[in-house]
Amino acid sequence: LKHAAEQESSYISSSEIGRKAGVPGAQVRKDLLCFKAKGRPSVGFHVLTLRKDLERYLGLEHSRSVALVGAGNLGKALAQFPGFAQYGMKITLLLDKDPQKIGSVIGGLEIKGMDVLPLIAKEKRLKIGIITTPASEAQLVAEQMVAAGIISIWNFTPTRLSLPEEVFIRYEDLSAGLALLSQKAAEFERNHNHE
Amino acid sequence: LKHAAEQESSYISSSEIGRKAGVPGAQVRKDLLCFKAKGRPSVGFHVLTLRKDLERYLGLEHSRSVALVGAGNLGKALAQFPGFAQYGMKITLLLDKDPQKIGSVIGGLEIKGMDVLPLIAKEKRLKIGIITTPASEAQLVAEQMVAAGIISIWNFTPTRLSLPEEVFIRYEDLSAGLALLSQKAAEFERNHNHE
DNA sequence: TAGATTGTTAATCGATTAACAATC
DNA sequence: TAGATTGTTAATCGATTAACAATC
Repeated sequence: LKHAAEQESSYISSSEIGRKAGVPGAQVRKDLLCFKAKGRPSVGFHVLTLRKDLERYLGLEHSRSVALVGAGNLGKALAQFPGFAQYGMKITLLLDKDPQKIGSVIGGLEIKGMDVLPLIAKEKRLKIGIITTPASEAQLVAEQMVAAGIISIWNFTPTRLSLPEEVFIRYEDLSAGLALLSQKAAEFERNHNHE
Repeated sequence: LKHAAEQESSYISSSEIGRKAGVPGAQVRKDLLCFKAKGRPSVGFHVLTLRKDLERYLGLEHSRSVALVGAGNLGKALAQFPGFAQYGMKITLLLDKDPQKIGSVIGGLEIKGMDVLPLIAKEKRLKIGIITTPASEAQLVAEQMVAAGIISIWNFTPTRLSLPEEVFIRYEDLSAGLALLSQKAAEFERNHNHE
């Protein structure tokens, strides 16, 4: 969005944004209302101002440290996901329960044991945690995160977490994705054979 | 769900399932309606039957081959994701545009160029595709997949795809996850400093 | 018969979209 | 003034939840 907008003109309309993002203009305007972005009727939104406001709203002004628990394949891949840098995030704490993994280094970061979570999370004021453990560990890990001051959790496990409601949870259930993909493919084949 | 259910008893109620999955019983019953699962009032659902029906519905009876395009970090990690095996899926085609990557082997699978997609996809009757390319490539890759007979796409890119409506698309937008996580953390800090 | 749980309809909720007066 | 686009309200839609007669 920024990319495209910046070069062309200093103002952009909500429907223009919408077209590029694949949503109707009304939705864009509603979303921008979240942080009270002001547009000028018949002109649009000032691109640079909008971008600044959006960055402030998303908290992208200063870099943010993140704790990741569960240094399996998925955990390792995420640790290297370039999106983090884009959003000013950096995984600074990489934890695992498995004593075999503790001590080894991934992407310049040493895997530590769960016991250091409370200390380091508070010291670095970590607010964001990522869970890539087996499903059975997720609830416990989440509770430990919350106890350590984390208030925003990205859960890659199929486990539904029960946590205080002020904690934000984003579920990223890859298994659900697989199930759906498989179901749609199966459905397609059923329809195809019946004809 | 299966795990817990199988051992205990031969019947299970919708609210029992719901409790374990973290959703109300009514929702479970409604979901089970998708494949016309029959329960017995005052008894519940026959566990083994339910499981069989669910497996058939999800298309888990026989193994399914999958094509993955974009052999970056995320692609590599996904290729090793244990969930695939659980859902009877196997990535059998690993493609990338980058000539540098073509030929190298990941998890016993050779990275091939995009040109082989039509041939192999049709030969193996691939129905499921995964896109882990840069966002700018996604639309093109998706179109090539559809042309090659794929009808179910898992898109890890933030790009909204425009494809024939019979094609199923599941978006797994990790950037959106990051943005949300960051926004919630920023919001929390704003609230905290204002008090 | 009494108790439990289904299958399904109606009510609720939130999110998306349409529409349009206000205004640049 | 005429044309364009906002900000916001109302309509629509789909998904979730509540409720309850039917039934084992």
